[in-house]
Amino acid sequence: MANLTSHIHCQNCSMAALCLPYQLDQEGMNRLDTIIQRHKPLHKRDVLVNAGAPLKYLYAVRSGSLKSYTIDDNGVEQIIDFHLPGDLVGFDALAEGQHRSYSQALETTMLCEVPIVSLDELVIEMPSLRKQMMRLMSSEIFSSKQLLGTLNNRSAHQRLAHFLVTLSDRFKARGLSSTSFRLTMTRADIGNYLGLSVETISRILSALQGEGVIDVQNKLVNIIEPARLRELAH
Amino acid sequence: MANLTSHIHCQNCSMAALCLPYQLDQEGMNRLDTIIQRHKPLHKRDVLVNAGAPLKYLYAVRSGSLKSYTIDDNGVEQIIDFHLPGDLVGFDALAEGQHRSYSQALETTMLCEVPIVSLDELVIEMPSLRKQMMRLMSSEIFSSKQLLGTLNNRSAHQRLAHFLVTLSDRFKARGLSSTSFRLTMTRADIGNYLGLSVETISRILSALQGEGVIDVQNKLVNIIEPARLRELAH
DNA sequence: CGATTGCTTGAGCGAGGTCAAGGTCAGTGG
DNA sequence: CCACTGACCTTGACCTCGCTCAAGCAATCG
Repeated sequence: MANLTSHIHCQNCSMAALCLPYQLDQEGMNRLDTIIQRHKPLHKRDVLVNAGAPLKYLYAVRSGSLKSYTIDDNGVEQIIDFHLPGDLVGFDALAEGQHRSYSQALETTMLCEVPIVSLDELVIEMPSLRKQMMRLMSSEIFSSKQLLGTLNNRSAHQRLAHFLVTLSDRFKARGLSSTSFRLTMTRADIGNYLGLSVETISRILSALQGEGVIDVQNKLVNIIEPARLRELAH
Repeated sequence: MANLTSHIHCQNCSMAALCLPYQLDQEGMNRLDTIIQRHKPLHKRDVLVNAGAPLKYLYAVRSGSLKSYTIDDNGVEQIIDFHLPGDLVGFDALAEGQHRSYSQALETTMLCEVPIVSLDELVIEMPSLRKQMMRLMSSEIFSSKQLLGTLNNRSAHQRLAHFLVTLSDRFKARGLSSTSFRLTMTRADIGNYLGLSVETISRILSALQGEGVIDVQNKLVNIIEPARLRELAH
């Protein structure tokens, strides 16, 4: 039994509302808790899952962050997602029963590990858990399609502004500051994700700082004019 | 009871393997059949679902095709998907219980209509149906994230080549010709989807024809050198 | 404390967007 | 059946945004 310390229980987890336990009653949470295991902490650059590996667990991010990426035919990394606390990692693996992307920690990261077989059983008996699974997957479908459209037809400035706004919103949903946060990914990661070069990312961050919209100190971002930034994202 | 004519049964549907009935036994298919209704045929430009409308049905495309799109803050249409026979429309609505995008027929289109409430009930009792739902959603998550990455870092030529290859593969999976098909969407639709201008789409199609890779006559596409086209997509 | 990785800034260039004009096709009504 | 109309497509000319190449600086890590 891995759940010996209190801080690993869903009840006490500040991410519960974004994660699997959403709208579960006390008993439901307890049942979920019994199958959830703690994963050993990842260090920066540790790889959580490899593409092609059989799907054994779904992972929930407790703290820290990860990037998911594929390696294309030319051996080039292609980042498809950044995961923050409360996010689940592994949905893309459900179809084939094996992971289709790599997931790597961007910093020290704590995870909950949910065995797929146990989850499958629980899902049968708990309609609200099933509903939340569907909800999370459906959201992911919409947001990635939305993003696709959004990025496709937008300038570099708009893309980066959009990226920052989205991050800001996600931090807010997690009870963290929406105006002041750390970029745990590198400029190259952002560029890769947004389809822009490192140089462009750097230049635009400088430009946004010059305009007084944000303040950037290395990894630290301060959004000075959130409304203005949101406008720039359109 | 809408299932009076034989051709609307899942058993006889050539798209069954791509659709909800996949890996269902005889009894499972029968049960699914009892809840599935036939939707009246859509004509070109008919709108099937509006963004914001409550989710009542999941739709399966029997024949024809649709595009799904959102309208952004500037009132601009942003195409996020094209649906071919066997595809399901409405997954993005499961999260919120209401549709998040518009879906419009690109040509005369026949649909099966699956009431969500009945589907929910069936899913509880039929593990393989649940599995297939998850599989379809998971695939959609992966493919849209994959596409995001793919398009982002690729040239206009590569994007369009990729688009044609993907269409070709999808037609093949549906038992149709992978080398000769009709583009039911306009050049503007393709451009919107790929983040390119109409002019660029037109120019590149002409260029590909000039190189002898494909032959284009209006909406009709003939892929002359599939391998070469696939190379160009990388 | 050096070495490596990550970030910034500048200069030049090319892919793809915009604007413009003309051509083609499908649907409609006479 | 044909003429008309509006939507759709193609091609050309020009210009701009963002990429590439290059060089130097800053931060992090062993």
